[in-house]
Amino acid sequence: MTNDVKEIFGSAGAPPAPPAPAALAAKVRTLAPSMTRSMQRVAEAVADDPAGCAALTVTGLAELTGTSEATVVRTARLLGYPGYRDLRLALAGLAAQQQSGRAPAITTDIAVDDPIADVVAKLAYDEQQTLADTAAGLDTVQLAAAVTALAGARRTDVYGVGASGLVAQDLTQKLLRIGLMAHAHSDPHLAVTNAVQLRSGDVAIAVTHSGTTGDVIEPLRVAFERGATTVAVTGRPDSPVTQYADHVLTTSTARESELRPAAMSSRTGQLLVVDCLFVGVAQRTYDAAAPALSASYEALAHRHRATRKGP
Amino acid sequence: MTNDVKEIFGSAGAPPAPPAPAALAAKVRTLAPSMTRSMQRVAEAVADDPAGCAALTVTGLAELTGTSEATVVRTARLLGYPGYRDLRLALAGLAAQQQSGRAPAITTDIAVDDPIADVVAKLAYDEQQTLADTAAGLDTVQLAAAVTALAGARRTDVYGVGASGLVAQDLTQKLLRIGLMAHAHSDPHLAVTNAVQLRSGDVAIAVTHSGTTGDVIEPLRVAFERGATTVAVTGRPDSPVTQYADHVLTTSTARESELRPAAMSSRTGQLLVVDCLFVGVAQRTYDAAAPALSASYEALAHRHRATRKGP
DNA sequence: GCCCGGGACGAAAATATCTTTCATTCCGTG
DNA sequence: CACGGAATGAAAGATATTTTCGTCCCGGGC
Repeated sequence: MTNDVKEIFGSAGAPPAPPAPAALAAKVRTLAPSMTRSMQRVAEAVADDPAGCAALTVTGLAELTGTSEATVVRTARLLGYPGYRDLRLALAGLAAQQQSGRAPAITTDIAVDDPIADVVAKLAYDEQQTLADTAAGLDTVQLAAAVTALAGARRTDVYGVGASGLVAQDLTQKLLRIGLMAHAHSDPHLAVTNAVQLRSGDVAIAVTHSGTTGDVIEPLRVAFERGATTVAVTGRPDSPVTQYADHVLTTSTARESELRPAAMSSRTGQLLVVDCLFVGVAQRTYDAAAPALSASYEALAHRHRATRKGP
Repeated sequence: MTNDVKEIFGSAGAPPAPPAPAALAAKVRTLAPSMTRSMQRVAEAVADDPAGCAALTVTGLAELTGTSEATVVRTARLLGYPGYRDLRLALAGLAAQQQSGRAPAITTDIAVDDPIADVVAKLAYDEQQTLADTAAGLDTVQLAAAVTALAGARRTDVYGVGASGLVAQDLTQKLLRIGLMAHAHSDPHLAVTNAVQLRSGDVAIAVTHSGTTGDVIEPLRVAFERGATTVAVTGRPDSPVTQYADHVLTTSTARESELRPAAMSSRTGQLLVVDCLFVGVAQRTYDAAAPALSASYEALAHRHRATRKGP
């Protein structure tokens, strides 16, 4: 009795979302926290051995992970594919890329007794990984839309607290340098107070790794309701903050640990996104941005070299 | 020049012919003469557009080539695959390889008319490069010395203005989280005022890319003269700031350009150094740092709402 | 010219695989 | 400790792939 409605796509409400080619590993890590236990097992297996999983049928993968076919399909959906068949295809592609590409590197976690040289190497590797994953997983359509909004904005507010607050400030500093009206708010009260002033044509950006920081969501919600164009920079594309975001820019989440708190790698990804926004806007408004950039550079020149030698 | 180990899949012990990874086009040409007319049409379509064919079901490909499913399967067999399913998988892999093969244009500078996807790729690549260079060039002896000083410091002041000011704040935030007394100063006057209070056993850290920022050098000089242990995080190991630094931590300087100001890549390197300092100190003071870290984490928990998806 | 064998080819049945549904189980909560 | 809701898997349902089998076309022999 099932009247065949074309319901193949759009089950998760992401119509213009193209599947991920090589950004799969990143996507797994990004979405893992919002997955259920069984799904995590599947996702882990998939990220762990793309080639091996690509050779398995849905039943095989279900058995391998000790779950059911349904769970495997659910996981595939969550990762952005219409079904397992397409995930498998992407997996084969990923495997081929890895094969032709380079070998994976050290993935050990940082230990308390690691020599300092190892710490440097591991941190650098992790942050590089975060950059690669974030770049691969970034939705350029969303990014372009955000850039367009920023370039034409009357005024831009950026919200972020804690480590993300610094990212917000970084973006603000950059935008100011090319002549945009931008403010960073880390005080939640002031943020809301200012958000009320926003209207259509303005832009509000929320930076939060977890996507659950109430102090950041609240001003974004206000801005959203006032008609401003809202952007969320978050590591959880399904988190509450995205409810009020016209455009969601997802940062990749690398592994975290006791000695390597979230603030470290999430910040790296967030900053990349911020840089992309900045360069994008600078491109769009080049005629105005270029002179502004050099002007700000020159204005600072006299504060350098002003050092006197010893006493 | 990566020496790749040839991966052979010998799990099932199938002595016949292992599937062809990328040599598919060649195989098609080799076997074409021995094919029947319909099969040739299929093989041609497959060799012509791997990506497109990978998206098709056996029925779709049959229709596209004006043949039947059986013929498609026969062709797949002839090409050395158990069935169409596996051919399709190989096709997806081939497509992915081709895709990734054409992305070496990243080494160029960012141009005003670069599409947004290129901007993302170039920025990510550059920052990765910066990380690698900084990690490679970092003097671990100096780093270890700085860590030791920090771990035993009564109090730590961090100086930085502009973009480096955010890095200074980042370090401060982290150190505070593990129970150290740290302050970031971006106000030059207050920085100097506070520097006067420092004495032997305290630590002062200056963050400046150019190493010539007077506003940052001055407080470091004061701290240096008061007997504090001083550290410089700079991109120029021979710049004025190093005069007053007991330990110099050098960040790598990547290429900069009009659209890519210094603040971007220097910041990335600085943050890596900061992370290394943080982890190093956390290691040294693990017994105190670990509880402090989890305490600060828990204290923030209630500011996050429970996250669950559900449309 | 007509008949016949051999093989290409495709329609449809048979099978494998994927997807959906739905009842059960598990877990957190009041 | 019962309750509600989500997570999960078993099995039904839908698709895709493979196999089967008969038709048709071609070329050669009678």
